[in-house]
Amino acid sequence: MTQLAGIDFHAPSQEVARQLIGVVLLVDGVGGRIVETEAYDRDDPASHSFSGPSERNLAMFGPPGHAYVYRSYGIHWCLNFVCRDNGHGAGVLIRALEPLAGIGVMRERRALDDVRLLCSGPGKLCQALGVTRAHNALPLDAPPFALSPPGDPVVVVAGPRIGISKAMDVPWRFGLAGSRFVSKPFR
DNA sequence: GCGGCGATTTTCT
DNA sequence: GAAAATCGCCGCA
Repeated sequence: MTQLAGIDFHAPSQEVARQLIGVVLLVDGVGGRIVETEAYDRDDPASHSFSGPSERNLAMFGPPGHAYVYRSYGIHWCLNFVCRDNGHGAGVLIRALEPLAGIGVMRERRALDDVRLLCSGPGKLCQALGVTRAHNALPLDAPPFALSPPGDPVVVVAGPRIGISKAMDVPWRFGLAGSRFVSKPFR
């Protein structure tokens, strides 16, 4: 698989991260429009793949267009899309989306009413969509995943990544311009 | 509206 | 044994 929702997952992670903004992501019919992503690459000290393959990050070195799910701070799950050529070890972290489908289900899972806060962060997003370790290494072109291209033209903004302690100078965080559903505003 | 801190578990040194 | 691609609660302004 190379093309999905108009995106070439063999491209560098920064490019894929930019292209993913505006794409609609559904997991078992629940999801919405991706409004925030971050790129991680093999030659990137902040990336899980920086030190080579391991038990946790193995999916990052698998085929592009698949999911990489890991446990964050022992509490949350975080969802990545694997990209670049097979074996390169690059991925895109899905950080936030604008809820469109299955909002009632998301509210139940998050025990929260405010639509704006349902998916405004990588951990929140996985809780709302029901993403867990069970989704690790699954292909994105088959159920429970579903991707569809943006309906409208998209304006993308970029900035430094969030929550890391290395390579904080590279602007590899991407967002939908003006979106109120991002985890933190862009400036 | 902001900044500080604890929770919890996997991973790597 | 420390650190981690986070979150939500608390105190204070």
